[in-house]
Amino acid sequence: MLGEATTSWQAKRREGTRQEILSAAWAVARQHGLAALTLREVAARVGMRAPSLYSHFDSKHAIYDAMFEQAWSEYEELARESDATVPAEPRAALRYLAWRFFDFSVADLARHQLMNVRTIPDFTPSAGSYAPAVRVLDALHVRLAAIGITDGADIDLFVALVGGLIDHQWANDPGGTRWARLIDRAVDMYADALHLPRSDISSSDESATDQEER
Amino acid sequence: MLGEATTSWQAKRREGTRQEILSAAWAVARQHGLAALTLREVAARVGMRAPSLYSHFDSKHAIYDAMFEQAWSEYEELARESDATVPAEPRAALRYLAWRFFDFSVADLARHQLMNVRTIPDFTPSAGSYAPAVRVLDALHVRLAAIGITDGADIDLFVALVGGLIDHQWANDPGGTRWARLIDRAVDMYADALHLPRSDISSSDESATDQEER
DNA sequence: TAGCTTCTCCTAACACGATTAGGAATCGTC
DNA sequence: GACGATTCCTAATCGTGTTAGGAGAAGCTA
Repeated sequence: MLGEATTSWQAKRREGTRQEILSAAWAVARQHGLAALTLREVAARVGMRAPSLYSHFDSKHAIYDAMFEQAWSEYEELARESDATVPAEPRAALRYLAWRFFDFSVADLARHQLMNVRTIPDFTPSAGSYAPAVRVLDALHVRLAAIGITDGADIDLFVALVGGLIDHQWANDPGGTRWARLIDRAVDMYADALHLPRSDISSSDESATDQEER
Repeated sequence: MLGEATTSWQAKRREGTRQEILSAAWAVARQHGLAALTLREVAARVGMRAPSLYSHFDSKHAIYDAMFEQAWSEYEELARESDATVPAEPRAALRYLAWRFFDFSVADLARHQLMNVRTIPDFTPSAGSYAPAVRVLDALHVRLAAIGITDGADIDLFVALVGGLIDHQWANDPGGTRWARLIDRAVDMYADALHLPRSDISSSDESATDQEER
């Protein structure tokens, strides 16, 4: 009955196979599509049969749930890492934030669908899995506040703007750059609307830090 | 072997049950969600068993396909009807177009998902069903051209902007107005970026034609 | 009217999903 | 060395979309 009966290395091993399963699930999702993921295939990739997965996850949705959390944690990590690199100048910062999320979202369809599109019928992330997503959004609030953007409506508009570009990039030109090209313009448009100070010095400063040849 | 063996009233009756099936499908989709639609339930609503639907549709996807076409045709019709009401002044016209599509999309989740979100695994609309959507987009091009917006990138930006607002309205505040409130601002922001002439007369002209109390 | 074809519906059945029940092997711990 | 938990298995259930094959009605042709 006691939960602590398992030794620590047992727990570690258990966690290991859990990760193996998740990793297999990601592979399947990327290959066949997020919604086409089947327990049989995931199980096969880790050398199991489908029912055995239930020793590690309560249900298929629980797997999606864990993937959801992983995806947002992944972005949270990336954001944290690159946080020091965010330019100080407001407009450059906005561009940076927009590009960061855009690139991340556009790099992996399955991940993007899981994070931002309700692709899976009936699936709603649990509160726990939602936590990283909330933290990311909180961090964005802080970032934007540093620029002077604190109004909720302004933030919503920024989010919708970038999100719209991502969705349309995936929907209408997957793998291309048709909507990516619009990001800088979109951000400037937004910055103008918010009367952010213009950086008159030059248009090619640190904003081009980790954006290659677009 | 000849297809014309059926009389015209037979064809009419056949078309009738086809519509009945589609109408039942919409009802199920609206009630249980688009993806949760099952052939058994649709069939039950029209007094049939699931396999009998195959006399009228090749597959479940064919039903989705017909629904997709209906949805876009519906919007096309609405757009055509209200076309005469589109204000002449550029900014008012943009607001009008944005609101028109926003309201339509926000009125019906299942319809919106089918039209604009890839919710159904493996489902891709056929070329035929896509036609109304293409016509709608063409009509938008014409409309925008009348305002002086002809650059493809500009159009893409407008579409992404409005689409982003709709998606976020559904995702984060379904039934609310949190993102709806942003539309006018978003459109103005866009119009400013395109250097559209400002309507200095007053801010409450015909743009409020069929928008009630928002 | 008889015979035929065609159309539309049916019941059975299949394949393949997720999931549950129940058992065998493994492996620490007493 | 026996116990108990853990982790895997096979077998079976249930709900999907879909196919096979047949029954009955209704039209057209003689």
